[in-house]
Amino acid sequence: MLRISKLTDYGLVLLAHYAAAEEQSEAVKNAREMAEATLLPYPVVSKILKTLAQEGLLLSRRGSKGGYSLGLPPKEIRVSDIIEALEGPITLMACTAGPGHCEQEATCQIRDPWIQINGAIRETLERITLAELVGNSPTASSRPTQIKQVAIENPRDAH
Amino acid sequence: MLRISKLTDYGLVLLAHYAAAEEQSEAVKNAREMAEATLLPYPVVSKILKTLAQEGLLLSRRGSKGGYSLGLPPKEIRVSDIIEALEGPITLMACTAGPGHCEQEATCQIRDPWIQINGAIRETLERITLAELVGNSPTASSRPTQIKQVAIENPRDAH
DNA sequence: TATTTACAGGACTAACTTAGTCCGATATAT
DNA sequence: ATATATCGGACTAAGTTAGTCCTGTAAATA
Repeated sequence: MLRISKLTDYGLVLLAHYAAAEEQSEAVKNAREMAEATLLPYPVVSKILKTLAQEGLLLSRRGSKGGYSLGLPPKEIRVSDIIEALEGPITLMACTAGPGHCEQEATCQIRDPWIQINGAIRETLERITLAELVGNSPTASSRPTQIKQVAIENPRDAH
Repeated sequence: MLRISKLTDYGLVLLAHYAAAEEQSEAVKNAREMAEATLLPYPVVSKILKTLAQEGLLLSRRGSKGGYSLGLPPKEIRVSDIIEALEGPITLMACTAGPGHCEQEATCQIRDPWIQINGAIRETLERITLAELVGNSPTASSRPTQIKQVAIENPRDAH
């Protein structure tokens, strides 16, 4: 089904809430508040926010009145960053993550084009930011965001 | 990690072999031959080929001297068709597969853009065919295949 | 300084999905 | 007839993911 994990999905939703909160100068929200806002279980929210903070997408503040806030402006957080933070490198098959992942590496006929497909998908996810996701990018449309189609071209013709 | 399943990966490799075999007018190959050629276990190969035949990507022929051959010319088999045949609709999250998959559907802030991202990825996979995968498309380069980058645009500016 | 609040960092369990096997039935060529 | 292959499905084992829980540490407040 070519899917991202539920945790990653939740992470996207949580970050979208932080982006919205930031606009209203209520930048710091703790895990409990976020759990209430999203109707997700607190332990799950807490776990995800911890990871996002580790990866620098959120800033954390301990102690009373603590919580999390966005680590970067929404325009500088790409969807690819979020996915990578929560589930590692974006790669459709193990072999494209690097050498040594596949016994067929030596004889595989389709590895090169596969790496290209992979790259095209990664680029698609790099090109949309959290700001666009919540519909507040000055460069992108209000909504729905329109993503241009992808072309496969001969390198000789490219750019 | 945003990955496709191993079975789908195998399916791609198997179809690539069929595409190569077709060029040499050895169109029909049975599951045992394919297992040997790919070094994959026979039962696994058999299972995958059955599914691909069900979905019309392969033609099957029973009995002695039977086997499988491509159901369509390699140029008409898209990578997206292969993935969909083996693991269902291409969709990063359940909610984009249709209504009723997510309890947050009513309140979700990011569903629309997400559907667009999804579409962009699907299009990327629709645009590359089996012929290009094995490096024999007349329209695509020899190798490596180059896939143009994706742009997110305002619908007003589009097309 | 004591207390409360909230994140940090793990270990852990249960549920689910995927990979892989196996078997009896059916169709085809010789 | 017999041998060869696919068909269709059930089944098992392995791996992954989702979700919980607990102990420690940092910060604010009174």
